[in-house]
Amino acid sequence: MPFSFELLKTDRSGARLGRMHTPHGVIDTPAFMPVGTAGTVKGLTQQALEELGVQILLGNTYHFYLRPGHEVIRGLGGLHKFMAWPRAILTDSGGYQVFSLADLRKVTDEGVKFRSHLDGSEHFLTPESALEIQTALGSDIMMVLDECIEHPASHERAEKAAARTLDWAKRARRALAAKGASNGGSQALFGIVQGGTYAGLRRASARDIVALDFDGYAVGGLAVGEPHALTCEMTEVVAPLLPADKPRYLMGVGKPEDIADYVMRGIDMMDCVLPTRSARHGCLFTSAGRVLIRNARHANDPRPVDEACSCAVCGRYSRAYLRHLFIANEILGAVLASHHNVHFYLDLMRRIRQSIEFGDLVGFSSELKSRLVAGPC
RNA sequence: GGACGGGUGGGUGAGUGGCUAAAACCAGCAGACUGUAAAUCUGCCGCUCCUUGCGGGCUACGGAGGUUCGAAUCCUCCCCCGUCCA
Repeated sequence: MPFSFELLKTDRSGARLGRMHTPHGVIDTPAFMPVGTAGTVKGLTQQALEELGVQILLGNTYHFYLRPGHEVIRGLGGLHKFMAWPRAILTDSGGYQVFSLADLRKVTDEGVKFRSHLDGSEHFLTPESALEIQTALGSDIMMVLDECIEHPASHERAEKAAARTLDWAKRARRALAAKGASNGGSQALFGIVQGGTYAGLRRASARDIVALDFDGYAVGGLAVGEPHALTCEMTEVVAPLLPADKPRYLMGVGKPEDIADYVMRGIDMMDCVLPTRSARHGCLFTSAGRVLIRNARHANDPRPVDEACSCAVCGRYSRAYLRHLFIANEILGAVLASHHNVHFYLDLMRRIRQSIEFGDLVGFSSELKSRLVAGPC
């Protein structure tokens, strides 16, 4: 079954309710994709992810290429089979590593030369090879290689990165066309809009990328340190220029209290390491704000992390026990916290979708924000 | 009884005349985290005062004296602990 997107409803705020179809299942949008960079959402088993209702995971081209190697994964029947994940997978292209591994890479018009963070060896990633790797992995959604830049960045730098991203998108498009039949069209390919925090560049980038006709469109290069208002502003500039009948993916966001803001600007998909990384660091998201579980105030607290939460962790364990696990540096602490946080995000998305359906996302969002910023609990 | 070795801030432990309120690590307290080089990183961690500053005062390296402009560091005595010998 080829990739497709159904737009079910757009509410007054601009929020969209939709459904994405992939060879590995349906994804209700707006959707949150937990990040499983190296073939695992850290701390959670695939079984747990399925039970939590995760419909799509994110994996990373660069990381799989380095380890275990995309040919190894191809040989084992593709990424889904390799990591025993029957549902959908989106693979990021390595564009984010251009940003996060800035000290270990050199960007040229041709591609990105990386020095492996694992063993120092040199590797060259191009739009073509990024696509080839993702083809080998067999992900449901592939991302074109892009140049994600830091914030703040000059207009000149942002312009150059956007131009390069456009050129790379064209090359990726061509490479996919050349593959044509061998791919069978079962893997979708998304283009990525860049342009830093410059509205003009963003608009131009959006038009150029849309002209290449991708299966979906991502807004990249945001949430790299700029204020939330600016992230919103850029999203607001770009989203209306993207075709309504294609999914829109805001890459790398966001904080729980910010997600509805993106949805109201027409975003259908998001991914973020925040729920899992914060969990491992002892920061738990709750309906009343963040809980830093290592804090001494929880030492004798028999209550669950979030009394309003329906997850398995809150149904069973106390704050005191969770704190103990973290203080004692026990792995289970990270596991339970990750479970809770991913549940929190998925539950949040369910509520957001429900609110769109009922037409009261604005009210839901403002109520949510006031609760989440209420302070520590 | 004798011979060595040793007693440092909550713990381990560096420091052998001034740059030492005393390294480092641990523990403790707080914070950060946004397409994951992150089970990571950052700050605080004797008491006290204020004009909160590379600020002032006080207390501190087993105890008591002493030498010195200045001592955790040198000397004397004492008290503990460890190992070995009687």
